[in-house]
Amino acid sequence: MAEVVKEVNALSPDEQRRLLEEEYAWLLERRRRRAEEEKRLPPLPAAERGKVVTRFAPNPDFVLHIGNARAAVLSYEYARMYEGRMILRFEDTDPRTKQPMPEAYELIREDLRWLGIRWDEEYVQSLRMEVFYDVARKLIERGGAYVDTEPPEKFREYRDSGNLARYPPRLRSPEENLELWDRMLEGHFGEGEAVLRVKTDPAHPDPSVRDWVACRIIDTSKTPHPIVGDRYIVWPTYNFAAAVDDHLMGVTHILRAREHAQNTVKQQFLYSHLGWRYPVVITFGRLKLEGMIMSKSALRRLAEERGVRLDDPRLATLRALRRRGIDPEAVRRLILDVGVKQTDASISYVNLASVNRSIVDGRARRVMAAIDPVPMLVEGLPWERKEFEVPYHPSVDLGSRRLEVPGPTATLYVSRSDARALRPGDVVRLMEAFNVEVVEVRGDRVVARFHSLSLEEARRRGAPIIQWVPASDAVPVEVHVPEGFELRVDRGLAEPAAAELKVGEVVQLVRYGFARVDAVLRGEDGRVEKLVMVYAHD
RNA sequence: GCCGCGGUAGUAUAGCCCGGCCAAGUAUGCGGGCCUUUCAAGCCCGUGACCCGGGUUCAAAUCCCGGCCGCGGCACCA
Repeated sequence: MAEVVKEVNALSPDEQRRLLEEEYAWLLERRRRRAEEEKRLPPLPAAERGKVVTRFAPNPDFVLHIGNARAAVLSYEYARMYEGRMILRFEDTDPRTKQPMPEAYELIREDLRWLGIRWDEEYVQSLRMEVFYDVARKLIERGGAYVDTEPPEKFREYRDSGNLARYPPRLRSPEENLELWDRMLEGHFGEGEAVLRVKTDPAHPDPSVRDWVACRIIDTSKTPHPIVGDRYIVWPTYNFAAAVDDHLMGVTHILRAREHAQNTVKQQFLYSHLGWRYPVVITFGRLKLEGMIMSKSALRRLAEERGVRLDDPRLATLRALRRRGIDPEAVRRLILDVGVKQTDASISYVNLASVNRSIVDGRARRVMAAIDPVPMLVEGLPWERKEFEVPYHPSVDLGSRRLEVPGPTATLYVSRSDARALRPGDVVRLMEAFNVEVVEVRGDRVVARFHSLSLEEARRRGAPIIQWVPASDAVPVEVHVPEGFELRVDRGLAEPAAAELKVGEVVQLVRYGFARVDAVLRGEDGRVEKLVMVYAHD
């Protein structure tokens, strides 16, 4: 075996490829087949082409993070796979404990568009209150719900002692309940004084399922809703609103995270009262980025109390990933790769980086920068002035730029980490340009002498190849590198062509890593004074 | 505590429903090599896993039972 490996390794890549194609085509074929299979999501149960309706139903209390994106991407991909429709529905029926964030509606739309998700219909639940009231009334008429005017402790007492079937409010007639319901709507009750409960199995093994609350009173004069203000005081709970809307909107398949699994059970009671058919539910686990804060409330606290921006690159929000130079396609691929298992998935950033690299590599221009720059004085250059034309990418045609080096002496900059490794007598190649021999290394300064021009010469001597920056027109650059919850800032000088970079572009700083241009700061004369970048990955 | 859902290499995932083709596939990571004006990409080789214990069976990652561990729910939150 080892010999065979040696033999194959001795061949050039072209020869290897040819051999593979000619003699072992079946191997390639098998590999191709597998690669195709892996991209696909498992089929959706009971799905008919053209009839699938999915929904993504976020609470607009914060922007989306990668965990939320899982539900969004899966809902969208399945709808697309079956040529169906996807609905975006804002679930903002709690103006008290989960106060919606007024900007979040639009920020979430932005996040979704960034992910490449297009929805066919959009609803805001706080604008559909009358719809919920109508269904509630119908439910009461059918004897499927009752108004409970007892204090919560009383209810719990009956529920937990197995006497729920004999709970007095539960025994009320639909007529009585309708009357109480109207009183609720009219404002006769204050917060906590009355709720509407759905009748379930009073002996259900899960106590939380027993006669769950469909509507409660929220005093919106104290906590107004950002969209409808204090117009309503009776508010549907999540379970009621979501269940009603899923039916009314014709949702056929619900893709929901595991924390909602119990809710399916609750909602089914409502459906059976109303004679509705419950959609197919697919439950999946949580998706988190290793070592990153994923809890919405914790993120929100950071934003509100510590003034952390919603797109701070240390966060796991979608806009933070975008700012780091992560392509939406990478997020999508990762989510599809993780699939719909019920187990939680904890993805490492390295993994996301790898997917992103494969997307971004072919279109990221290569730019040289000296991080923590150290001047290198080069003497004995056999020219007055010389230009090197350097392509922006080693194998893809992304254009090129010129680098100018004066003579017979010139000052350049190299990275400190490279300078530190230099010893007098070493020959080193300045990438894409020429070779120098180190004369002396003294503290913050390297003196070198022109050695030769050709790459072959550098190869022959096993000279290291390092990136460099001409001293004139070098562009100061600052790279923000998230490290856990810290943010390291690397400072350096980039080659003059970096002044042409546009905000949002992802480039590869040669031998350093991929980074996204976050800001281009200009002086009064329009010259670029500084480039701020955010580090993506190596 | 009660209810529910899970446990395949460091991570993620395929296989489990319909037991044998699985001495377990893939991606990423890690180690080595080739290639290459980048420590990027590409190519080759290697590394590494069926939670534990019983049972059923000619045969179990796959079925059954028990245990352990993890996660979720137990709100007038979503």
